Amino acid sequence: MNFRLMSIGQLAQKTGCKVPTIRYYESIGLLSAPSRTEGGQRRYGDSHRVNLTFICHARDLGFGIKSIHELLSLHDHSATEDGIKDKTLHRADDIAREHLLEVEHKISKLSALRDELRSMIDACHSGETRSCQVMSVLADHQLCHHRHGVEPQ
Amino acid sequence: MNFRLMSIGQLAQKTGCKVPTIRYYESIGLLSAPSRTEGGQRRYGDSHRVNLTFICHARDLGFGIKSIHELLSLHDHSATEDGIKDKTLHRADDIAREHLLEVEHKISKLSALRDELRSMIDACHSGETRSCQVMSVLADHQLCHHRHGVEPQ
DNA sequence: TATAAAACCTCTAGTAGCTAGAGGTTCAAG
DNA sequence: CTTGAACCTCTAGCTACTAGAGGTTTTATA
Repeated sequence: MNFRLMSIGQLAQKTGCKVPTIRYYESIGLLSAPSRTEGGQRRYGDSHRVNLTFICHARDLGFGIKSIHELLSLHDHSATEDGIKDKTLHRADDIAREHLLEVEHKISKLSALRDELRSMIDACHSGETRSCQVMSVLADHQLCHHRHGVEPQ
Repeated sequence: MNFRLMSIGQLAQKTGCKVPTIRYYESIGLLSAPSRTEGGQRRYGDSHRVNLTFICHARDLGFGIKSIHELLSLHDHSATEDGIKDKTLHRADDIAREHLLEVEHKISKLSALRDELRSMIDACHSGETRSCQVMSVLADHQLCHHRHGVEPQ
């Protein structure tokens, strides 16, 4: 079933990954180099499509290139050696957990930020004083409702 | 009160901004160039401290450099020309609103992601099948519970 | 006043994860 | 056989810094 080889453009279409991005992934060793035509153009088989789909999906879920590297090598090992399948799955699980923690952390930081922005903006339109708080809040950390790092003095 | 000039290290301490970052902000024109000693070292006055505090605070709230550039020029205008204070505040308000939208967008994307990661991880430990879903979900978008861009075909 | 250490200086390159453009070649359809 | 789309490599650019090399200035102490 590997008869039909794909050009890079066709692979891009099938995976939803952009052409320069595919070349980039090859350049950093994330996607293996495909065969070439006599003229030097890339021709991909089905295994490339599967791997690239994996990569794009993981990227879309926010995994970093390093993590994907590791996930891919787990993938390859688990495909070839049955004995270590359990370890593989545990490691994959760990990577996903780490990533989940990062995501949760980002969410909580952004939520605090959102609240702060909202209260800054709300102050522009509430009641008698028509003065906008945005500038003064930014100029003076003391006016903040949340703690977020900047503590001058 | 501008008697005591600060070294870059002292300014860093007072603002919570790192020394190389201060030099970086100067290099991109975000913070104005300070006076120098005969030996060529930077010496900052109080206005620099105020401006840098503003910058650091805005960065910490996630504003981009471009937005801060604009906010700073609004700041300067509003300090010099009273007539345009209203416009200034409106524009500051707009920038904050735009930023709020971005933040809200990021939060909703990350939340979907978090749910997906959680369900992937949960599948590793629930019930009879001890097989971890992490790898197979990544390999096959169809197994996803959420829509997030990658739609192969 | 001499010395030594801490802080400062400039410059270049690196980080993540691509994207854009220049300038040239190959492929596939008609 | 021609044409135009798709391909090729290479370099540079994006955000917002950070790290390091190699050298100079300042400041505190003896």
